[in-house]
Amino acid sequence: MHLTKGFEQAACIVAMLATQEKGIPVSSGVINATLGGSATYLHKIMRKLVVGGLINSVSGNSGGFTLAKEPAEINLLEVYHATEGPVDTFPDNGFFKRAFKDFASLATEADAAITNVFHQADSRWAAYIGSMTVQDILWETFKVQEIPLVDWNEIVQEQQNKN
Amino acid sequence: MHLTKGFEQAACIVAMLATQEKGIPVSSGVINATLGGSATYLHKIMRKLVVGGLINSVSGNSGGFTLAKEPAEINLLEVYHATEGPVDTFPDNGFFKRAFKDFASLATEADAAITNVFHQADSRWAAYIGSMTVQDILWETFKVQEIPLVDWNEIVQEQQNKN
DNA sequence: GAATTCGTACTCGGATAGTGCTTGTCCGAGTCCAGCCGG
DNA sequence: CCGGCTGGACTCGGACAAGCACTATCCGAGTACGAATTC
Repeated sequence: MHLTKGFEQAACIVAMLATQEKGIPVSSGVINATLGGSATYLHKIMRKLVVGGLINSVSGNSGGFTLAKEPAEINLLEVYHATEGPVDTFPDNGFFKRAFKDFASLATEADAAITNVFHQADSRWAAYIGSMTVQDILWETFKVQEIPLVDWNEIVQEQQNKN
Repeated sequence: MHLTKGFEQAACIVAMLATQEKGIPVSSGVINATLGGSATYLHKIMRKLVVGGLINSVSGNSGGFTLAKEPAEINLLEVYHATEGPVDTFPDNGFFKRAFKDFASLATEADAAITNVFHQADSRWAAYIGSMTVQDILWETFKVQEIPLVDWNEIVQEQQNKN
């Protein structure tokens, strides 16, 4: 039971955009240079985040992506939903229904029992993830209330000038 | 983030063995006839459960598998561990470390922050799963304290005689 | 000053690896049972 | 008649390899926007 690599990238992207100076979009090229990996796969992730309402895209020259909401208003569950869909760990293939179908006709009850357990467990998982905002993560990282802002475009540019 | 099909089968197998009359092993052939699916894949699952100490195997004629512990002493987390390994949803591919490596050298802190969040969420998920025993599931199913026992071997035999 | 061209950046679709789950096949090892054999 | 041996039948155990689904990656064409160019 692993989250996808794409989710980790998505979370990282949101964290980057949260430390980006207000009003300046970060291009996907800059994000790709920072994170590494596939540029085109990154585009798919960005698209999901846009559709999910977490980030905005700006077309045209010196365009890119900006955070759609305040870091305090974005939690990790939203990132999860945007990239991976609903939280549903138990794949009901109907094994219980099939096994207990001739057992006092309790197939439905058995299936409901196990399904409910995992539904409850998922709720607890999702609730915790949902209580953690991007701001919380950054506070934990920087140890200060004031999150420092930078322009990632410049950082990448400086990097590339060195080489 | 889905559990594997194999896990659902494993849980179902344990439930079957928990309703099996004491002392009589259930053969893998009978289990396969009840659950359907691949017989060979079933063997692998059974093996994992044996290695995990959840069930015992009996060789020889009229052999099979029996529950190694009381239903009240087997929880779903054990089934999970036996079939899927440790609970670890967040795949740390080091994107955070890479992204924040030139950001006030807080790469480790950022990585630890996000990793910790998911570790906490996983703990809550695992704790709930771990608090649910096979007995609880069966109580929920049968609505009675006394779990009815049957001999699955006979049930399958009767089924096959019909056809 | 208005239309055209051009470059940058996002958008979309499909094609191609890579990984892990699922399934199938084969042979070996352990156990039980029935029947044979010798006493 | 009785005990032990022996072969067959049944079961689990483990090593391979093939199929499949999903993730991840790559490639190319299309669209929108702003800026420079041109008339």
